[in-house]
Amino acid sequence: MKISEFAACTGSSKDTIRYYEKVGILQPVVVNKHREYNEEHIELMNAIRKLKHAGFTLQEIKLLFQWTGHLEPDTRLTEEEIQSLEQVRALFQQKQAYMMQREKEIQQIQQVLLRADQKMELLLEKNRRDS
Amino acid sequence: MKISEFAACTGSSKDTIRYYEKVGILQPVVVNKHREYNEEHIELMNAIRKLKHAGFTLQEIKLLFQWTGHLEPDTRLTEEEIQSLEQVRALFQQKQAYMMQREKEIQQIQQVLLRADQKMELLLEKNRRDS
DNA sequence: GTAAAAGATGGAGTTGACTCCATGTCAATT
DNA sequence: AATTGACATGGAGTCAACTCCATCTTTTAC
Repeated sequence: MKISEFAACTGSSKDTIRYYEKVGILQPVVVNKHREYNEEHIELMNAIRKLKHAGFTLQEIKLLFQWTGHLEPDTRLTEEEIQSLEQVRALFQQKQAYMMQREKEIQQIQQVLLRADQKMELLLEKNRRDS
Repeated sequence: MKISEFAACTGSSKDTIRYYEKVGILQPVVVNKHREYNEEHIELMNAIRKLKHAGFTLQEIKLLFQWTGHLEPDTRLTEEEIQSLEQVRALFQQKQAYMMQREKEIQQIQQVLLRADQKMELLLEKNRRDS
């Protein structure tokens, strides 16, 4: 499918899609100077959305895709790549801890919002009754 | 305490603190043209941090604080205020749904990260052994 | 084959959330 | 009283992640 359909079916804008390409996290197939997208790209977009929601930057998403995409388990790495990979691992372990923290926070906030909502509901009820 | 101490003990910068004041979510007591902060302000900063992590914008945080702060349960509301309050409630209900979605996503991503980590670990192991 | 719609490109503009800087004011220390 | 360090203010700058625009090329419908 072409970019307009892809935008419609992923709920993003054409500009965003081209921007993701520029950043390097979404490479379409190019046919006659026109971008083509398929099911896999839709999956990628879903993954990107989730990762963004979880607090990943586009650069971090790029890293993740680079190191987990098409990398065979018996790849021979240079010393530099090993260094880089170790850094990436550390980063993601940090992210894991961060997300666990976040899960807890979300639960706390849901409590707060619930109470706020009850308070507002009560207030509205009263004011509606009085009028 | 003054702004520097407050910054140190909340782990934020003086500029950020002044910025939050400008946005309207953190009002210090002003003594002799100098800002003063106390325990309550620390609590507020913690709440702000959590809300931000959960995806709230500063404007949304402001709304939440406005409607749940110092609002007595028997306040008499104008028609306008009722309108506004209803909108705020709707917003927060949306946010609730959003956060629940996010909780699920975080769990999915943790799976992905775990697998990615295992893959990277294996690769590193192999390359370390081979050298 | 031609006009209109869709797509591509490069670059400027926007938004939210800061961050930095210059200059001026207040406070604490000597 | 004077100096030094902390604080205040207004405005400019930054960064990520878009978003918009003008202009150009390709595709599609007639």
